Parts: sequence; C-alpha cells; structure tokens
Amino acid sequence: MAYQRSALMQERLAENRERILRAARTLVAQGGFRDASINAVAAAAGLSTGALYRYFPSKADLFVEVLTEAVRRECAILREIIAKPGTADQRLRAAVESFARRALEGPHLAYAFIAEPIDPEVDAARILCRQEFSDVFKTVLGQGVASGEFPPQSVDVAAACIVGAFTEALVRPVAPTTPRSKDEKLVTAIVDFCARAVAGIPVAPAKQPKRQRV
Amino acid sequence: MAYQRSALMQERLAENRERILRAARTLVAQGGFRDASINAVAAAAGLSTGALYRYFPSKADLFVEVLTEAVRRECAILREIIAKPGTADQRLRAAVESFARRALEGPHLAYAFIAEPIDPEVDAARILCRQEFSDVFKTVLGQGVASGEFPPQSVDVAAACIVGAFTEALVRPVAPTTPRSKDEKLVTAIVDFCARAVAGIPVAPAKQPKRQRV
DNA sequence: TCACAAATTTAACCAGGATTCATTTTATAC
DNA sequence: GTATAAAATGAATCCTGGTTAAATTTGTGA
Repeated sequence: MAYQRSALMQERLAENRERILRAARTLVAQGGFRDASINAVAAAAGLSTGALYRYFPSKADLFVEVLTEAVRRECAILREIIAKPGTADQRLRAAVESFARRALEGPHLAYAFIAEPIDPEVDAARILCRQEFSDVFKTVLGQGVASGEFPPQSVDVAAACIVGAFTEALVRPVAPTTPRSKDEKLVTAIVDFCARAVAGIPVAPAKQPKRQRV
Repeated sequence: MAYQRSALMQERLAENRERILRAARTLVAQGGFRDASINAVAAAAGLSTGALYRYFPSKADLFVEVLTEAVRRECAILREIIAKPGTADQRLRAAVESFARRALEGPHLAYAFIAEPIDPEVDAARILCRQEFSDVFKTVLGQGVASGEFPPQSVDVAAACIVGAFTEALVRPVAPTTPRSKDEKLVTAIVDFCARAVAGIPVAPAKQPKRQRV
C-alpha cells in the first residue's frame, strides 16, 4: 500500500494543528483556562471536538504545549533584551517593561501561565517554565550584584518577587478592565518598583544610574 | 406551636457552623480549593454532605465566607501592626514579615485567597478582599511618601506589587516543599526586597533608616 | 471507478463533584 | 408519652466537561 499523504494534505494537517494551538492561546488570553474547554477550543479552531483528539492525546497535552511554546518565545525575547549592552539596571528595566507590555495584551494569558491551576500535569510543566523565567531574570540580577551595581541580595527570591510583583499588578485589573490610557503609567510604576527593589535607587526612574556601589 | 430551640441546641448548631468553616479553611490550607470539595469539608467537620447545606446554601457561599473571614482577621492584624509607632519603613517591614510568616504556615491558604480561581462568585469576593489588603499597605506607603521617607511613587501599584512579590516568592515552593530551615532567609529576603522597592534603601536590611529625603 | 486508509463528525459515554430529597433521628411542646 | 418541628443522613440526581467510538466523509492509489 505505502499510503502517502500529499504535500497539500500534510500542510493542511499542520495548519489545523497550528490553528488549534492558536485558538487555545487566544481563549486562554481572553478568559483564562476556565473558558478554554476542549469544545470551545475545537469550535474556535473550526474543528469538531473529536478531531482535536487526533492532534493532541489529551487536554493536558494540548495545554502543556501551549504553555511551553509561549514561554519559550517569551524567554527568547527577554534573553535577547538582557544580552544587549548597558547597565544591569537598564537591561532589567527593559526586560520588565517588555514583559509587562506584552502581558497587558492578554492579562489572563500571563496569569494563566504563571499561576492558574488546571491539571497536575500542566502544573508540573509550569514549574519548569517558571524556572526558565526566573533564570532569565536571575542572569541580570547576578550580573548587577557581581559588578556592585546592585546591593547583595538573594537573586532567586528577587527574581521570583519581580515576576510576582508585576503579575499581581497587571493581572488584578482583569475584572474591571482598566482604560488603555492608564497602561503607560502602570508599566512605568511597575518598572520603577522592580528597579528600586533590586538596586535601591531612591528616585530617578528613567535616568541612567551608572554609579557603582560596593 | 412557637417552636423554640434550647440554648444548648442553639450553641451546638453554631458550633457546627464554626466547625464547617474551620474544616474548610484547614482543607484549603492543606491542598488549596482543589482538595476542598463539599464532601471532604463535610466529612472533616463530622457532618454529612446534606447537613452542610442546612448551614450554607451553596459551596460558593461557604467559601465566600471562609475567604472574607480570613481576610478580615489578617487585615486586622496588619492594621494593628502599621498603627504602632515607628518609621514607615519599620512598620512596612513588620507588616510584610508578619504576613509572610503566617503565609508560610499554610502557603496554599495564602495562594488560594489571593489567586486560585474556583467560582465567579468567590472570585468577585476576592476582588473586594484584595482591595482591603491593598488599602492596608497603601496606608503605610502613603504615610512614608507624604513624610518624604519614601520617594514619590504610585502607592496603588506598589501595594499590589508587594502582595504579588511575596505571594510568588512564598507560594512557588509549594510543590517541592522547602525545608523549614530556609524559611527565615526567605522571609528576610522578601522583606528586604519590598523595603528596598518602596524606599530605595541600598543595603542596610534591618537597621533604622531614619533619613528624610525630599 | 473501486477499494481502502485516513480524517472528521456526532452522539454517546463516563467521572467527578455539587445539589437534592425521601427517610431516619433527634429535639421540643403539650 | 405522643405528636410535631427541626436536623441529619446518604443515596440518587444532575450537570459539566473530558474522552471515546461507531458511522460518515474525504483523500489516495490502482
């Protein structure tokens, strides 16, 4: 027999798979995992529930992939930002700002990826993803502490605090959706908070710090 | 007719109600809302499932009460702490430390009260509770900013960040339960992080800051 | 065009957990 | 002690949402 799928067909299948992942991500971004039932995802992807199971063996598998994929992208962006030249303070600010700005696009998404529980299997994957996030922030923090730009501190805890701080600050206004105009101020306030927290900079939000403390 | 419950009986009923609330809180503290099914709560309280519905009209109602009650207590403690004399820095540190220390007793509880979703009705109640938490922290922050002890900042965002920071830092280790010996360092690191974040204090974790900046 | 493999649909199926209700037990009033 | 109201039980019911599978459609190779 040696049954062979035509290139066109293969592409269509791959497209379906992508559509499912996209639909799942969109639904999570809009209403969290709660609104992302298999039925809803399938419908949003333009497929039947049954068809979805030809692409993903279970709901958990689907969302593990959605999660890791999104985190992979996010971390790549952040790593790129902190690899650029500049002080640790500048790079940390840039990373937090970028992260926060993207999270504002879909607050539920950020929340779901960091905290919202669904399934023990997915939760397990989340722990690994968080580790990846944390590592990115730890890198800058470690550099800043090593160079004396930041005071000595627990970089592990600080990294977690940064993630938590801006998650809470961004995600809370999910219920009464805040006007888009306030976003800028919110981002600035969060960035400043985190920067002060790790650097101990009294005022000067957006200025170049440059001083080296030991 | 005029059926009248004896004092003894009334007391027993009130005790049952209390027992249910206590059981629910304990179960949430141990394993989050996920482990706090109506059956489990009833069993833990030494009652049948049916009986529980004589005391609470629905699961949502029960947990709304558990939530608001716990938050009420917590806020009372915090308000007391920040009403004591001392610098804003000292009082903020004391409040965060107290909060963190109690959260470590039952990390799931803290998490469940701040983030874990169960039911739209409960989530709505949570928003009000968070407001209350936030208000407590805002009080100290506002005082510190007004007196010039803290640099100017968005006290709303900073309050949210504080809650988020230590939630994330405390709750994350829920999966692989960290050794109790590390708790002290963790609490210290979190307190320092928050203190630096609002005050911009470079080093000096537990010392008296006292300097007034304008 | 026919035979067969793969994909898809649709309609059950099933599990877990909240809620209800007929029945039993316990408390109160006379 | 008896009758009645309240409380408690625990099994039955219902609902939600993930999963499966028989039947159907579509694609592939001769």
